[in-house]
Amino acid sequence: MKRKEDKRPLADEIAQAIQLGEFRTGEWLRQIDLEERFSATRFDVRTALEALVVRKEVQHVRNRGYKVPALEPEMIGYHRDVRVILECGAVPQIVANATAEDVARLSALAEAFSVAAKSGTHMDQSRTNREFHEAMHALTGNPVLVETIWSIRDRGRSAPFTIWRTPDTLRQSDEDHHQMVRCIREGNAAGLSEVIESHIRRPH
Amino acid sequence: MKRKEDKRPLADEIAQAIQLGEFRTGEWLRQIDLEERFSATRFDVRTALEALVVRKEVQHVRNRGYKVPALEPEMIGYHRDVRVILECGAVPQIVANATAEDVARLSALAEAFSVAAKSGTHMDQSRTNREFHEAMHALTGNPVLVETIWSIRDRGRSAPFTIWRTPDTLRQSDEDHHQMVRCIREGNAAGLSEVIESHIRRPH
DNA sequence: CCGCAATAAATTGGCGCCAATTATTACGCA
DNA sequence: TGCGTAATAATTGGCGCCAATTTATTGCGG
Repeated sequence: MKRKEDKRPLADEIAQAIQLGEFRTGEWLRQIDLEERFSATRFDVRTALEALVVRKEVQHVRNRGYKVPALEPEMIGYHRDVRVILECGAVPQIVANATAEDVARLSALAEAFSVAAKSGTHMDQSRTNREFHEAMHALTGNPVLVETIWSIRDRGRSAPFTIWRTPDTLRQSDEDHHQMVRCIREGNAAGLSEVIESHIRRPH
Repeated sequence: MKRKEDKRPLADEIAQAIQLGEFRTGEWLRQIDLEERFSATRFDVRTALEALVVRKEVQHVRNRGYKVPALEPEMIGYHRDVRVILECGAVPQIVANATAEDVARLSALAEAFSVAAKSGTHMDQSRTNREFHEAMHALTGNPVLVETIWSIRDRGRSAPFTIWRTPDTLRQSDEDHHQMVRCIREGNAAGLSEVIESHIRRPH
C-alpha cells in the first residue's frame, strides 16, 4: 500500500489497463478496487484519476465516481479526423528524416506485428502495434507532435478495442504497416499519407 | 476562502492569469499568494496547479513548487510546427462550412482586433485576438480539433507575450486576420493555409 | 567589511479522517 | 406477491494538520 517516489506513473498504469481493455467501456472505476489492484493509497488513486480526467481518458460524475468514458459515434469521428490531420501532418518530417537503419528498424517492428497478428495474444498485438507507430512517429524528431498524437489516440481507445481483433481487420492493419514502411523507404510522402489515412479511417 | 461548487474553473482562472502575462516566465507560483489572490483554499490551489501540470501549462519541481515554464527555443519551434499542422489541417473544414454570416461575424471580429491593435490595452488585444481565432476554429465543427489547437496554443503562450506588442508585428497580425477572412469568403483553401502558416511562423 | 555557518522562518507536500451522498437491502403494507 | 419506504451498508469527496525541505536571517570569526 505504499508508494513513495513513483507517484506519477500510477496514472499511466491505470491508463494502460484501460487501453488493454481490462475495464469495459462505461464501467465504473471503484477507488477501493484500484487501490488494491495497484497497491496504492486511496489518496494516490484519486490523484491519478483526477489527472486522467484532465487528460480526458476517464470521466467523472460527481458523487458517483470515475468511469471509462463511453464516447458516442460522432465523437469517435471527431477523434479520427484529428488523428488524420496530425498523423498525416507528420508525414513530411518522417520521410525527410528517415535513414536506412530507421527503415530497417521499422520493418522489423512491422514484422513483429505480423507475427503477433498471426499467433500472439491481444496484448502482444496491442504492444507491437504501439511500438511500430511509436517508432514511426519518433522519426519526426518533434516530441510535442508525438505526444499530441498519442494523447488523441489514447482518448479514443476505449471503444474500438473490443471490436478490433477480427482476423480480417488485423490482416489489413498488418498489410498497411508494411506498405507504410515501403513508402518511407521510397520517400513517397503522398503515398504514405494515403495509407495512414485509410489505416485510421478503416471501420475498426 | 471558500469555494464550494466551482472548483474546476480555478485551474482555468490561473491559466488565464498566466496567459495575460500576470506572472512572468520562470516565476514561481507561491501557493499562499494564489490562495489569497483567488480566494481559494490551499487544497484547491494545489489541485488546480496539479491539473495545470498535466496540461503542461505549469512546471513542477519537487520540494520547490510550481512555476511558469520557461521553454527553450527549440521547444517553441516544436510547438509552432504542431500549430501549423493543426491549424492548417483545419482549413478544409473551415472553408467548406463557412456561411455568409459566418464570414460577416469573422470580419467583425477581425475589425475588433484592428481597433484594439490601434487604441486598446494589451488585454483588449489579447482578448480580441483570441475571439477571432476561436470563431474561426469553431467553423470546423470539430470540438476535439478546437480543443487540441488551444491546448497547444496555451502551452506556448508564456514566452511570446512579452515581446508581442511591437507596433509592427501587431499591424502585421491585423493584416493577416483580414486576409484570412478574405480567403474564407472566396473559398480559397490554399491561400488560407499559406496565410495561417506565415501568421504562426512570424517571429513574434 | 565580507564570507560562512548555525539558527529561524517560510513553504511545500504526504497522508487520513469523517461527513455527505448514493446504492442496497429489509420490511411492512396494500 | 408486488411496491413503496425506511434502515443499513458502501462509496465518494472535502478538508487540514504536521513533518520534510528549502530559503532567509542572523551572528560570529577572519
